[in-house]
Amino acid sequence: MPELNNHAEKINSALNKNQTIIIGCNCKVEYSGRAESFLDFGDRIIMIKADKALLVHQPKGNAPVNYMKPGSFHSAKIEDNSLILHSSNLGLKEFMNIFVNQVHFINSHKLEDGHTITISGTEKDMSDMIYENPELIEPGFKAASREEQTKYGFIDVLGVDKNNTLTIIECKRYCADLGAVTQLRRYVEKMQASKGIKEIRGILAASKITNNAKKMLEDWGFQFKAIEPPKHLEKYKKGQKKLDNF
Amino acid sequence: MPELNNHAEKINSALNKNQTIIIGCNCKVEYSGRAESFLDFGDRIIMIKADKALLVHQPKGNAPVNYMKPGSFHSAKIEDNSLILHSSNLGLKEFMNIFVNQVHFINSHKLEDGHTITISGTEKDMSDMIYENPELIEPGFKAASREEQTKYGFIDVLGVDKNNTLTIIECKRYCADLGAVTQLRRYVEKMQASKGIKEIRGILAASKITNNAKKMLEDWGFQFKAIEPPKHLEKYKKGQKKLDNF
DNA sequence: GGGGAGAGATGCCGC
DNA sequence: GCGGCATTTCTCCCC
Repeated sequence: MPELNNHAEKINSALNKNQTIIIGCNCKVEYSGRAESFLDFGDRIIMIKADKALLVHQPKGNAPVNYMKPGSFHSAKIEDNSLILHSSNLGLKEFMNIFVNQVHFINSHKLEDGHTITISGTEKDMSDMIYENPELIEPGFKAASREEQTKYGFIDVLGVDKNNTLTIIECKRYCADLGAVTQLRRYVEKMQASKGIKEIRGILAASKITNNAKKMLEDWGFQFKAIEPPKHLEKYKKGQKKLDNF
Repeated sequence: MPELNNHAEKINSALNKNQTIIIGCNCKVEYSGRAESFLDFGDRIIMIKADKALLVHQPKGNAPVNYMKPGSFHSAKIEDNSLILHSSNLGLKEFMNIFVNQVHFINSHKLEDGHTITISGTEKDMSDMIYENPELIEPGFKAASREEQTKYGFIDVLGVDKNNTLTIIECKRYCADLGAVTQLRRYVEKMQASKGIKEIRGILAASKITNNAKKMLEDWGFQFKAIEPPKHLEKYKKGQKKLDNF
């Protein structure tokens, strides 16, 4: 089939040129590596990026259904009159075969992109905000120097309350769950052991908290403080055009 | 610019037909929702799926740099002589603007895919294996009925050892970390409280464990058992062609 | 829909 | 590279 050969050549040529490749096709996918998977024939989008990451997307859902990590090796071949994409990552011991039944379209292009994304509203932004405005936690709360954080683990905010009691704050940008409580508990216990202090307060700062987490938190004598993560990029702080012009 | 109008019409038409759309272009992206983000101009792939999920991919990396969840609303317009993709999800209060400088290629196609992926080697496969072969944990270990799991929480495997001591097993398919230990600890404490039994064993079953997690595990009197998750799809169990023919 | 937990999680940063 | 941990996590399952 000259058409199939054409597709294979196009793909291999684009791979050589480090182009990003898009294949709309009907295919089935086999994967073996950290786990094993099988996906029977259906219409999908295959994307191979310049860094040799490979993604297989179904027509629904956010996440790729199958993928190979950046740095994998790919090649297109014709076997038994059908197009096959072999993909392997020897270092990670991962392998993939994509059997292509029908090609809807193929595109490849050299993509140039030197920019990285700027994100605001992360957990880090939350803890920064608390360091700058400690009274957000409660009146009289004082945040300690940032260097203290690393000495006793990845504590988001360390400080003292108005009674000079050592206080550990764990921030969550999302609705705090049981895991967030055990994380806070772990820090408090670690700090109690290393400092030899029994009375250490623990505060979970998040926009919301689940009922079960709230209960466990209170059972352990900790507290919840409702705080929203700040969401303002420098761009917008400087009075430029707002994003919400819809 | 008639060409831009052409692109916009093509995109809006494909959106109406629930096609999956691929746009290779130079663009900048603004997002506002759970967080805020800004990404300056660069070459990217934009994918809009049949379920109205939107992904923006840079030429490197596994994950999309920006995205909108399934069920969002998209429309292409020409504003100030340039192509703009507006995207919004009113329910989730999420908004995105994509400013397209240059279009490298556009493709759209109606994708039909009725299959779901089959995966082997998950944590569930691990706990199933232990239920079927409890001696993998230790001689004399007996797994209780599966129904017991739900009654006292999401316990992977519940059983008794050769001395008839209640034993909780937490499985991890990956290298067990501190979170895995606190999870096991939470289950043991919950079970101790609800059953009024003090002596309950906790075993963490995983392929590996970090040094710190091992230490914390032992500090709490729990144990580690090295177990690999099983990786054999039914397809391969039945003696069919192996995937590792490379 | 909320809550809990896994994921072939991924990715970042720190030691 | 290991380790700890956030993620616009996403996704599934169960109540």
